[in-house]
Amino acid sequence: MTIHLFDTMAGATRELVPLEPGHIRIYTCGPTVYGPAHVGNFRTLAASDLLVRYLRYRGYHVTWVMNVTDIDDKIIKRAREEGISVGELASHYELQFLSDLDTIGIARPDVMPRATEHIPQMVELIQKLLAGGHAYVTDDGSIFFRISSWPEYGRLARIDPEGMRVGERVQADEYGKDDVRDFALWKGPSADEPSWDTAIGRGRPGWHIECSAMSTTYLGQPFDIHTGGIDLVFPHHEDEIAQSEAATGKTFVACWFHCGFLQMGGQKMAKSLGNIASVGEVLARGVSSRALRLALISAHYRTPLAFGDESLQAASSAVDRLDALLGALAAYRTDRPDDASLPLLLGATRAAFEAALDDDLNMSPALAAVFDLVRELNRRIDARTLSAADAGRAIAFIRDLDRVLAIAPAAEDRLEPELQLLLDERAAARTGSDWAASDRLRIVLAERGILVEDTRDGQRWRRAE
RNA sequence: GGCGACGUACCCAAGUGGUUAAGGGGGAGGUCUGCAAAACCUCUAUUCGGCGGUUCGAUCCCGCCCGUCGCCUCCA
Repeated sequence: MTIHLFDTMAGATRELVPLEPGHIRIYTCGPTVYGPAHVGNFRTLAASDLLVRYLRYRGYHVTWVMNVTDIDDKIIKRAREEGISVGELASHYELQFLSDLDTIGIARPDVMPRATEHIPQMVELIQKLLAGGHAYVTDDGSIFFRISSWPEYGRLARIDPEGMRVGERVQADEYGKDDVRDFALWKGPSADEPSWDTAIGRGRPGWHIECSAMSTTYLGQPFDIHTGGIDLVFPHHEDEIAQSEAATGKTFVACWFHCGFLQMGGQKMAKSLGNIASVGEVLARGVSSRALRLALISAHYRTPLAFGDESLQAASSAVDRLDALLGALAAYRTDRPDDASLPLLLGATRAAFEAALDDDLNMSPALAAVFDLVRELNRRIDARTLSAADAGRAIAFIRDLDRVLAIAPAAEDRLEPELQLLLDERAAARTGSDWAASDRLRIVLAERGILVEDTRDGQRWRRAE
């Protein structure tokens, strides 16, 4: 089987054929670091992470680049409001962003280029556009892309430039445009804004140009997959294509991967609607980070996904179920021969898991395969048909699939010595059928955040989250 | 107005032109168990927004209608 992905440009699901055999290059539109990102933002990043993880699981070498937009109108405005420098504000929220990525189990991209550190690359691209007649300079020193010079404009979003509805607002930096639909490549200098002295004059970059410049700097052109939220299709990605292809004459990206919205209250989660939740807020409500991750990846990435207390609760329960199984397998002790049918079960699970994810990362059936396995393994634990070695094989198998899912608990979790003493004390009490002491110690441990369960394999503990 | 997505049980959410319509959560009953928890078993959509059409047969294909959401403007 080969991996198939939906490509927005083609409007269809296609086989993923690496431009370079065995190597896949991916660029993801990252955060604008002017405030805390919300979990809707992270849904898209989690989908991109899932893509990267699955490709690696499948044996591909993946180079993943995600930009950090550390200069733009919103950052400047916010920094001014808070009375700090643009650099201070941006680095503060960049750190928070990285921390949130770790929390959700999103792998760190291989490269996270900052816009402000790639001004020369952007300038070079803009120079090519000017030379090719695709861009023009206005009186205030701004430079715009001339949409009329690029007949392909609108292909990704399936928009006819002639039919574009023109916005009501006219911003200061848009004065002087030849056509209202043209977009800024470079913004002329303003006294109270950061600016750079460059070969194309003093100023600062527009938004779209950074992604064109930084993606191809690190991944070349064309590269395999460009990911982002569905709302970036237009105009952001359309503009990236226009810039990159007009400047070089080469195809920009082979496959466009767009993630659907996270919805809260039946609507897109968005700052403007106010229906947002940050990672910190979700965790503060007592939801584990692994449950949050599962909630974000539990549906197919292109469909709208309902988010809220109910989805978080469901994800928490599902994670607990997985934890309970792993705990039971780890504690499992019995003296009997290997279960001859276990390899078949694991093989069938892997086949179903991979078939689902090969099909445009179809998570629902992939998770169904995992939870079918959970039930079947619990049955075999109850029936005592596994050998102790089988239990170890099952754990290793689940952890192998978890390279993609990243929802399983940390592998080696050792109890603190003083808590282990309490647990040992309780085991001794139970051997002597001292139920009162047993119950008391269970409560004491619970107060320390350790939930103890008694099984025929002895005591089993897990951390309350 | 233009373009697009979607409407499956109490909630979330897969899926297929005809076999038992996944899985998770929740609920009800049961088994096991010193208790608790976990786990397991049974039940919880004769039905897939509505109306027509194509077909031997449609939830799945086509048309219309209703409803929801999104993009066209910063936006994951």
